[in-house]
Amino acid sequence: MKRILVQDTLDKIGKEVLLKGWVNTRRDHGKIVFIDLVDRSGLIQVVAQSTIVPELAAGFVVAIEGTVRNRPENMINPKIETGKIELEARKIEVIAKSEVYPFDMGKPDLEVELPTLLDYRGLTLRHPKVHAIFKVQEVVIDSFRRSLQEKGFVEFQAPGIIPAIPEGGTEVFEVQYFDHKAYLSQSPQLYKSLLVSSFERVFSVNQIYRAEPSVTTRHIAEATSLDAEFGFIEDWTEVRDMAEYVIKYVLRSVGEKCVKELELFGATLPKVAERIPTIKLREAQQIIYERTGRDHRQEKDPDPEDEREICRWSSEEKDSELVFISHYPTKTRPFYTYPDEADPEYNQGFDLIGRGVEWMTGGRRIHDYETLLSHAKQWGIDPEKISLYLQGFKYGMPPLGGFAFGAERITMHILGLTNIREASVFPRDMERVDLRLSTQANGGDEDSSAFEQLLDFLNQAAIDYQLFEHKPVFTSEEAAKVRGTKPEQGAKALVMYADRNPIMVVLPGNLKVDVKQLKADLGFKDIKMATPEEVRKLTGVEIGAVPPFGNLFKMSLYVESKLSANYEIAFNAGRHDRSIKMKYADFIKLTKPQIGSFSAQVA
RNA sequence: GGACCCGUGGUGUAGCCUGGCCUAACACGCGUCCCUGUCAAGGACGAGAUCGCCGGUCCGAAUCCGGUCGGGUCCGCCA
Repeated sequence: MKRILVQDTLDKIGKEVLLKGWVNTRRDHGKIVFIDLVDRSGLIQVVAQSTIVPELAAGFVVAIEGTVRNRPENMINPKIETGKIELEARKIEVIAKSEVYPFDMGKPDLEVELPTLLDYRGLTLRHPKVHAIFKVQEVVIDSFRRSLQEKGFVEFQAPGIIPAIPEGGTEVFEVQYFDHKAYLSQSPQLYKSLLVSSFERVFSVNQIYRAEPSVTTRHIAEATSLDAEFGFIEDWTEVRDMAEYVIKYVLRSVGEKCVKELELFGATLPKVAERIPTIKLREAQQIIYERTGRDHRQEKDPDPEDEREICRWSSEEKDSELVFISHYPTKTRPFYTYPDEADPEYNQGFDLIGRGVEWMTGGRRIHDYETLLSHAKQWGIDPEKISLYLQGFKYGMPPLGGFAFGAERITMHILGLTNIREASVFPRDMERVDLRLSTQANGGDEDSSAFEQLLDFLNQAAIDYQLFEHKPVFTSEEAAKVRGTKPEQGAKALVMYADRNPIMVVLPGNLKVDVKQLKADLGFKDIKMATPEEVRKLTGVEIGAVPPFGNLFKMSLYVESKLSANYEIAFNAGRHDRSIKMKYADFIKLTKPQIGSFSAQVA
């Protein structure tokens, strides 16, 4: 039988079907068992006699064959889409088991804190509410595309690596690019403008990177930028109107396609007036002054409280939760922004503010080559560094402008999320790239810390050991000399990659590893020595000073059987100038290594 | 970079201010048993935390103080 989706069971009443999906919850009534089965299309209740139900719990992947039945009148559940029917199971097969979930997934709300939400991203994404966030995001991005395609815009793929920082201010990530420095793109701005000279109207959906050393609820280091740019405009209001068309299109699409998702969050789309109001920055500041007495009339930029206040004003006076602010001081915006003819102190750039924060930024750009060149110089930018960009202008550029939305921000503010990280499937910020960086092994002055870690570990285990201070040593022989031990007593710790996983191999100081034997003995296909850099990264310790405690660095530990010939062993304690001597038996007891035979005489 | 707040079983929280009835509470989850109509199932019983870590004050610390590590919020920054 062919698998069908939960949503397609609705018109299969009385028919035999095969469903596959995850067990969401299981309600056991003794002889009868209810299982809520979910797949990508929805949730359905399965009823089964307990005799045919295998061991099952939330998270299990199952295939269930049975008959779709109408539920008795009094057992209809209006809360779920398939509430009028259920699947009477005939056969339940477990496709994959699941560990017990670390938190409750069966509840309408996922009650976890942000770090837990992100640490278990693979799991939390299964929750309907979390799911809904990314459904909305998909519609945001898709409708952005459609809105522009309808206006004759061409999509292009913006590069992620850029040669130079074209503008000061924003912090960018530097990357090692072969023998040169390059940067991760913080905006496709220059590329999209350049493309106007060949395609007239372009847009892109791409990742942008910002190395701002800040942790806020509305910034992430990697974001999805929705960019558009087009030529042959008469003035900047045409750019604004296009942006207005796009955002209205996007909001309308979300309203139509995400009814359920919005409902889950109790979210409503922002009110938008027939025409989104537009005010100049100075006007906005005047309004704020009159409403609150806060005098920011000379500020170059609205602060977060100003943005919230102007949204309140717009909401109350103009019946619009979205508002454009235009005409920022020319000097505070990038070199390519078009100064206003009437008052060149201010420019034809604008932001779209919604629900108290910036949703979009855009403006008209300078298209005249000579003007652009002189602006670049005034802004302290070397024209050489933006020669590719200038090229488009040198050979004929129509008047142009454009704008950019942040997909995560829009998602966040439509749904009323409090932290933008919730609106990014895999958010990157200063402290996190999938996992908290602080929990990862890292470089730095780890010499002492690996040393201290080791001592802590030994002290906690409450075993006897001797600590030696000595001049720095770098070879097993030297070490044996300064410690007054025999070379074979030295426990030499080598870091290797076995089938790409770091492992630690320990053997007597006078012997070397026989890689062939090691492979054969431990059943690895591929073994190679870690480079000194890799060792430092993995252990925080220089080669030669690595203590034979693989467990401290979360590596599997393999010990050469010949080491057991020593009553006591000695090794460097994470520093070249510190050694530890301890009983072999204690070492084995503490580290519980795998023991094997893989040494060879030093030639 | 600045200010403030938080760290208690697997998860989410109470307790802290006003130290001792804390042998640490509650909800969910988990385990065993009961249950043929539940749908956030229900019932009975049970396991699970030396209260982030280190130090100090005190007869006595989850509770007060200092340090440290981790987390969060607001502000700055965000061309």
